[in-house]
Amino acid sequence: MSIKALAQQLNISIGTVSRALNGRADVNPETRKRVLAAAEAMGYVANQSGRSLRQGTTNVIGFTIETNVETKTQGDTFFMSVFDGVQTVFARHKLDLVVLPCASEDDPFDHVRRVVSRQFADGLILSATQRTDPRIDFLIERGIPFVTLGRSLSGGEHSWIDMDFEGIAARSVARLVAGGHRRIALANTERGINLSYIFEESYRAALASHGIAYDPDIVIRGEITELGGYRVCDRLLALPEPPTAVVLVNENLAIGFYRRLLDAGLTPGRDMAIIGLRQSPQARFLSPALTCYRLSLHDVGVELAQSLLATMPAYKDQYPLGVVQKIWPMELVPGESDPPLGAG
Amino acid sequence: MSIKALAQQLNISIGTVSRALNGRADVNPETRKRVLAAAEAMGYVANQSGRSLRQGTTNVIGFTIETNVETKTQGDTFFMSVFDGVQTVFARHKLDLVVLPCASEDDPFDHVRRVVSRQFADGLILSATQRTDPRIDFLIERGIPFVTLGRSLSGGEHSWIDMDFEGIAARSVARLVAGGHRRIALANTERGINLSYIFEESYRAALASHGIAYDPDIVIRGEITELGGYRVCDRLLALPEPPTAVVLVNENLAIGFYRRLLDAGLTPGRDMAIIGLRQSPQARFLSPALTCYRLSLHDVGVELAQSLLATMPAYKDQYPLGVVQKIWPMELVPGESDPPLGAG
DNA sequence: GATGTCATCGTAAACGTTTACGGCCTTGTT
DNA sequence: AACAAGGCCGTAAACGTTTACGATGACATC
Repeated sequence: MSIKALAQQLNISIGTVSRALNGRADVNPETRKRVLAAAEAMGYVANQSGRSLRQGTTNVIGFTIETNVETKTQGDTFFMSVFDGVQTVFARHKLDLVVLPCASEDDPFDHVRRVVSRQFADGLILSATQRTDPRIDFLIERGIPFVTLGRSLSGGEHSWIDMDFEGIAARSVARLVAGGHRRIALANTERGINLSYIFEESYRAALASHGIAYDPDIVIRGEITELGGYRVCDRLLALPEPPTAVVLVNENLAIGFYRRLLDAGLTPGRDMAIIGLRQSPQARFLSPALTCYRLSLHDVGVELAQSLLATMPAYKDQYPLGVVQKIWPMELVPGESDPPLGAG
Repeated sequence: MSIKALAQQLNISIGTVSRALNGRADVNPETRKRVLAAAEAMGYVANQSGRSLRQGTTNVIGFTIETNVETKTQGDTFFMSVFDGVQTVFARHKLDLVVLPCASEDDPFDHVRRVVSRQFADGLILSATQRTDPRIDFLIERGIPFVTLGRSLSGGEHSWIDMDFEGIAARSVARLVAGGHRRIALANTERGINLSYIFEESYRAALASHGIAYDPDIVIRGEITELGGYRVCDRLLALPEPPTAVVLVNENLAIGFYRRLLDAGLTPGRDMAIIGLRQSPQARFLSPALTCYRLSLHDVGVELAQSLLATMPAYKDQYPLGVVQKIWPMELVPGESDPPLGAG
């Protein structure tokens, strides 16, 4: 079903058919109606390769994720919510979102380089942002429009959206200190991912602001999975002087963490105060209820999409946002997992 | 960086350059080496649009998912694991996997139709298969190679891979009956998705084979989320004669189900025997340990990819599998959530 | 030396679009 | 009546590939 067949059917030149379909001004309204009707009837849709080749544009936005389940930064439900928000924006512009999973055996940098050189997409959304991320420098050098989900030291002035990790660290520590806790552990993610540094620095700053000394023994980095949470708790309990409270960089950790406490005959909250990160379906039914923070991932997706469009020449007049660097605010959801020391 | 620029650089015709890059036989080994070196040096990669236009092939495989987090979630790492398996196969053939999320506002059929008409991919993997699924008929009619994750009544002879839901239903019921249970509930997913029918029919057949009457009051369909599990338990407990055991169509249900029991002062396992579906990281730390079934999602992904290649003309000689219709075997992982009636 | 074979390479068409350009016809203006 | 303006449309080039076809030259065979 090429445009040629459609044109022959209508006895019109393919040039006119193309103009009619693309809403150009110099075509008789009558003719346009005929063309649109015939296209609809014959189920004609412009071939994307032909169009891309001619205009150098694909009408596709790529969203990279990493599928390494062991070291994953976020899971299916996190990203699906974000995708959903992203699509509500792109749908209005006839842009298609495609997710580009980077396999666990694959290198994220090579992955992006392949995506770019094959000219898959007009713009890119990057996740799992590293502290120094060669993908960012590469995209800037190539002039590819992009936004990252998560900050980075690389690249200087590019758009990103991130969660308010420093706010969370500060508020969590303050809340625990207010509850009488002085020995507050940190369950962090592995180095590499930038949030690991941000979260830990904010935690240290918060401790310092309350006059509490930093103790590296109770800062533990590992996989942010349920099993990872179990292991973190394991290590903390094995210390000569275990902490009385812990701040988690990810709520999935809480699931294993709770279990490890219970296995030791301890009660989450009473015997160890816990503050998680994001309110999520998985952590929702923990008991005692996990104190954590809420945000709308759908809205994050919307903002990601808009920020990306703001960097694309064809859309920046519709989205005059400039460079967006936004720390997403998160709302405290108090639970019963972090009572004052000695309570209960 | 077009092939023309590369050819000029080398003082060779673009035809020869193309043949050299594509490993054709009729090119001097010496020349080929020069071309490959120059391509590497200049960072040349063939433009995908040009190539697709010429050969009518995209070297892309699409994997459709639905992003409605409210009504259905597989485990939090379900799709990531599958993607990872799929990629290990496609990487060997220089095929790129792209995930095509269908937004919650969008219709899955329209979504597939758009994907096809824009000629995004050479082949498709479908998930969330409906009992009668118009997408399947459409793809067959258009002659697009595809595989589905999940069976369907539509389409007749196409390739699919599915989990062994009838085996699980049968074994779960048998196991519970052996434990003395006679009033066994079913927590099922909503109608539409084919597995809802398969699981329920198998459950009914299993009951019948043990001489147990079917009671529609204890078959509950709803969202397969943590919250959905809570609600299912809520309804079961409100019955005049609650069941003594329940079989879950999805392990996420178990998380809310446990919580509802505990909120009622009941003990999962002792007061209500529970058998979940798949062993997953989220359900791993439930206590008592959830009896469930294990499979390798990575391997499912591998098989999906191979089955798809087997239907694609360009690869079917390398994967002479014919039409694959495979019910994936799952291994019982006994827990403590389904003790014999009256035990404990 | 004529002929055939083979390796290697260049030429040009084709894929399906979009769009700059020019041409025709109608309409309006003087 | 002559001319200008503008609406509408056809023509053809261009995007970056791949590939069928033919050309060239080297070499061997008789």
